[in-house]
Amino acid sequence: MADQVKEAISRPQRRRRKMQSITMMDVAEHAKVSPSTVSLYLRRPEAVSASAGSSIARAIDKLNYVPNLVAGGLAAASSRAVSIIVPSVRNAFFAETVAAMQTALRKERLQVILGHTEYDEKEEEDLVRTALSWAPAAVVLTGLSHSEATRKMLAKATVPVIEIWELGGVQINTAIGFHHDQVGIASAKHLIHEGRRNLLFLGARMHEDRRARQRCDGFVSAAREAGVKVDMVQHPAPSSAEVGAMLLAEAIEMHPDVDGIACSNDHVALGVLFECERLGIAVPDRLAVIGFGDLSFSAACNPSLSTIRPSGDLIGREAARLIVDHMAGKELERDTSIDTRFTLLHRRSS
Amino acid sequence: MADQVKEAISRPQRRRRKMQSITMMDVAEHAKVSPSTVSLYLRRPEAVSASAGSSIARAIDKLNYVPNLVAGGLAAASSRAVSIIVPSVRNAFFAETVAAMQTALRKERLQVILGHTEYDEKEEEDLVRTALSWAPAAVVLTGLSHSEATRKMLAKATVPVIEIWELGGVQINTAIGFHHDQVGIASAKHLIHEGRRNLLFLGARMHEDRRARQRCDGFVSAAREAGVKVDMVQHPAPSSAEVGAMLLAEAIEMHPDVDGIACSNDHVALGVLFECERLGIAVPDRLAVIGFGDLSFSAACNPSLSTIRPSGDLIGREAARLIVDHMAGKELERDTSIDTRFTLLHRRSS
DNA sequence: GTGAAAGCGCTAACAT
DNA sequence: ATGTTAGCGCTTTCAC
Repeated sequence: MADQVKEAISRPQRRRRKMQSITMMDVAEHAKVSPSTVSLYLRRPEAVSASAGSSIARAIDKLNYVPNLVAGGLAAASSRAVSIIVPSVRNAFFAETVAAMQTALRKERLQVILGHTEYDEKEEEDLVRTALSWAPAAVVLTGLSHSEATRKMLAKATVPVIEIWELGGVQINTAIGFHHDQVGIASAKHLIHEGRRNLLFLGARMHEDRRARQRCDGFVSAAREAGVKVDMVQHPAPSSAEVGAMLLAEAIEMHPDVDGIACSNDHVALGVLFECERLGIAVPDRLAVIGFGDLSFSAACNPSLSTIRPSGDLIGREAARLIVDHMAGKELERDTSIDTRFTLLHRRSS
Repeated sequence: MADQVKEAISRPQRRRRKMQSITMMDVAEHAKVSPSTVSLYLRRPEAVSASAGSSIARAIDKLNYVPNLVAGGLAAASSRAVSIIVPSVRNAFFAETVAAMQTALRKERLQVILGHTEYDEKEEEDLVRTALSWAPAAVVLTGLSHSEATRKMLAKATVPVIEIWELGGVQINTAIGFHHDQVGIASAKHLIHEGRRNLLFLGARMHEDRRARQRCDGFVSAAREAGVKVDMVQHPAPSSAEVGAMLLAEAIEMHPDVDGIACSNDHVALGVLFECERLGIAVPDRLAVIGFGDLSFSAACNPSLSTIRPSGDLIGREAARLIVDHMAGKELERDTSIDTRFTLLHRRSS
């Protein structure tokens, strides 16, 4: 009895608390169908009759209806957001992938939520935690090395996880990228093939950048295997042409007879080219140089920079494809990996 | 009567449809308080008694509770997401700002939702539409020029809007950035001060990049005002060292007597430096060069590149600050703008 | 300071 | 093909 009274009183009060926004109900009313039909139309237009469809379309247009994805996400227990976690978009490699992925996901009306680890596993862990609280359609991580806690969280959540930019380790489920040690091997083989017998790897920030380290390791072991002299010089600062210049100076001092250099990436290689010019070291005659990344300036350098081009955008597109497929119902096969390869660009510097 | 029966039947069926996840209710039960107290604790810990607070904290810890931000966003009609829309993170300038903003917002547990316009107003419009359907805490747009529809949507939504990387036009509300024409003016004055009397502006993609055009316009008008010869050469492709090299070749052909060049950015300037080297043009003796951006390689070039450094990270940090302040209740003053300035770096190339 | 209750706008069973 | 219904997990009045 008391309940009935309460209901009678409270029901008509149903005031909208926030700003008057147009909801699916308004569209339904306008189109003279039920809200669920509108919902269905929005998600699978082909499942609705042509007449209902067109009147819904008209109502949406007229009312300028914008669906509330937050509400949708809550109801469906999964939002149309994909969380992408990279070391930093300041890094051109990851910027490329993020951009490609955003463009591809956008077409499926999926949003990109971005996070930066700054090469910190603990930070990554926090980012994953927050990411999960958005009930994302997928989580994309960079690399294969994560904290135990991160793995646990991801395992407990039932969200698909894709790891990018690294292959060859223990993966959570799906990985898209390439083998960085193979990059190093390819560089070494290339230099050796060009007749170089005194090799050096110049690396920046290798204590944090695991993938740079893998390239270095591949390089060194391939050189050793070929019975060629090889060493490595590194600097803890992030990659930059300045670090490259410093490293070259140091390298020449320590190894005056070096005749082939591979760099952890093209930023470093660019610095090497500049410093060679300053020191009067002829490239490639006395010293061959190869980088990694094929950055915007690499082809235009003087001499043009030999380098290895990873396919950052392909990684992004493939990741997007997998996510879209998964949302369409296709299961991700367990433990698959997609090798996006890389290309060695033989230019003037080697 | 019938209703009562129905209720009696349906109530106990309350099955969880999706994966068993720990909710605020579980935490409440565990801590022996009501859900609303948990909610309050999460948002304003100081408003909850110490004893309740600590037992809630313990429960959260024990259960490993992760709040569902989607549900929170729906209930509060505003999510802890900030939509950032830039031309592309492939562009180092915007990558810098996005990274800085993400880092700053992260500390306040705000998420970044990223969108790329690729310099397309129509695309921006779509991105804003989708962005709004997330009920974001704020929307950040690049530049001051947007479609009418974009403006209308943004006006209707009550979300705070911040425009970045451009000052000096009609703004929606708050703008953070600097005056690009002043960059052009500063470059021209600098070259003139260095004794140059035959100036040229080399620009890439200026039909799409409004801000590059503003820099160009400022440059040209400042030179004219000073009574100095000036012209402009452009190429529709996106900025790159290759385009820079091409533009320089073209420039020298059309204006053999040019002695001072400003470039739409450092990518182009780098190409100019390389091409000068190839053509045997002495920099800065015969030709002074200044760029824009102070990119990673600019200081290490040979000769080091004079350039103008915008503060992309400051723009990001300021935007984040405003958003955080706004969420704390501080109103955004209407029509304010924050000038983050720029710095001219006089190096060896001029 | 704490709790009860009423939604936020949508999706997804299920029934028709 | 369409409608009915019951939540999704949280925030937010409003009483106490």
